[in-house]
Amino acid sequence: MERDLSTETKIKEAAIRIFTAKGFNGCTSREIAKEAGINVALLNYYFKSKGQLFDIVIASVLNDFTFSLIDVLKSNMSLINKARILIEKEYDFLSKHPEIPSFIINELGKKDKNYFECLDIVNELIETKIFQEVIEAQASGEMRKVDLVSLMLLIMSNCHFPFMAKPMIKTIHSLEDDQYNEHLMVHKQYVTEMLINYLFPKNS
Amino acid sequence: MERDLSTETKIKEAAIRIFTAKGFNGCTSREIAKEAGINVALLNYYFKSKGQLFDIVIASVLNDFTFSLIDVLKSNMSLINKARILIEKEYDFLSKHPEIPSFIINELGKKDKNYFECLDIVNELIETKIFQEVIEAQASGEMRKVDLVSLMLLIMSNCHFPFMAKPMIKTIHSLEDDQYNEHLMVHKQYVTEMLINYLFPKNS
DNA sequence: CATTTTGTTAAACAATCATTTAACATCCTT
DNA sequence: AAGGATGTTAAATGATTGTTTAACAAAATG
Repeated sequence: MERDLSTETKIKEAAIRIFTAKGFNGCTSREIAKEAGINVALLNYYFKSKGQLFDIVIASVLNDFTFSLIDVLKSNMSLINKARILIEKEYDFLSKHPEIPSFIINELGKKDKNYFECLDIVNELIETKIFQEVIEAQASGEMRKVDLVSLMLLIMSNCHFPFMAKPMIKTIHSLEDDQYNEHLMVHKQYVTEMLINYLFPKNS
Repeated sequence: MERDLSTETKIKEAAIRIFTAKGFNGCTSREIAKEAGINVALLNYYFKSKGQLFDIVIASVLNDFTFSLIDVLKSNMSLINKARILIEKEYDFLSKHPEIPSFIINELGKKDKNYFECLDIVNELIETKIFQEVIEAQASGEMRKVDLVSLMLLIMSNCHFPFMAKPMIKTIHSLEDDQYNEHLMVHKQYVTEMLINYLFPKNS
């Protein structure tokens, strides 16, 4: 079932796997080369350095990570349903890529480079007009008046943190992987209800 | 105002600063030695290796990080007030040590060692009888029936994530440090109200 | 005061790191 | 098929890593 990937793609995909799992400082060029099944020198042949390869990986991950959201936000559902589906999709996505939240939070915390700057995503987000929609819903009283930073924090906190905390919670509660994943699915329901009730108090 | 600390303490405090800021792989022994104002060899004289020093640091941080909670939990407030004060104290503590959540989540995710095992905290937590209190409150209908894992996740998600996401949110929204800290104080109020309303529906 | 113990240092050590070099192979073009 | 571009490799390079050694200073001990 192995696709016949070009070397460049093989390296990039290996780099995504290794970097997201171990972080920039947690792995070596040789490790990525080995994962990709190639020589170390090839890594610097296609990408000039470990750092440049990392920049490409983090841009790619940031894109994937926000891409599924755009679809939801530019649909013509009501705001409350957008919120519901957004949380649903976010848990779906993170179930498949559970290491991404930690990766983003960590690596963005260390480097001072603005990885969002040259990303299409920001523009796409603006084009969905979600921000205007929120402001209007808040003006009409349908939605609670919380600023954009807090709105973002509320949703991300309750979606991302449970995946980031997996190793810790598993240790504390002596849980297996499957058990924790079941907890996650239950938790998603709690989070959805809590956030919807809080953000749209009329509908509770 | 510089205290006359013993060399061992100086090294440990330097190690806490460096390790929590950059992680185990993100720094070098020499860097910690320099921060402590001593020679590299002294580091291995007092602590056998970088790894052992790290183990001591992480145990120390885990203790500090849960210690302030114990006080709240063993007080004789009502459960709802315990929740309120817990969130308040957590934001206070994290305002002073904003790098701790990321540090714990990260390093516990990499190592498979169980750092909680040999900690007094777990026993102290049990002694507060908070778990029985929760079960009773859930039985009486005062508190919503969510399992302990989700209860922990709900509180930690909304307290810790906002501090972990600081670099990211600052970048996205082009905020200065002070501005973000103001957001955090507002966010604390949102989080408190949301969690209390959700966990204690009768009181909303 | 002599000597052992403890604290501290500069220097050396071996391993490993990211990156480069130079040689070789494969392919495409004509 | 010849020759140049592209892909790939093993090996070298020099810097940096964690850790150790050996020498020295200070303090404690008798």
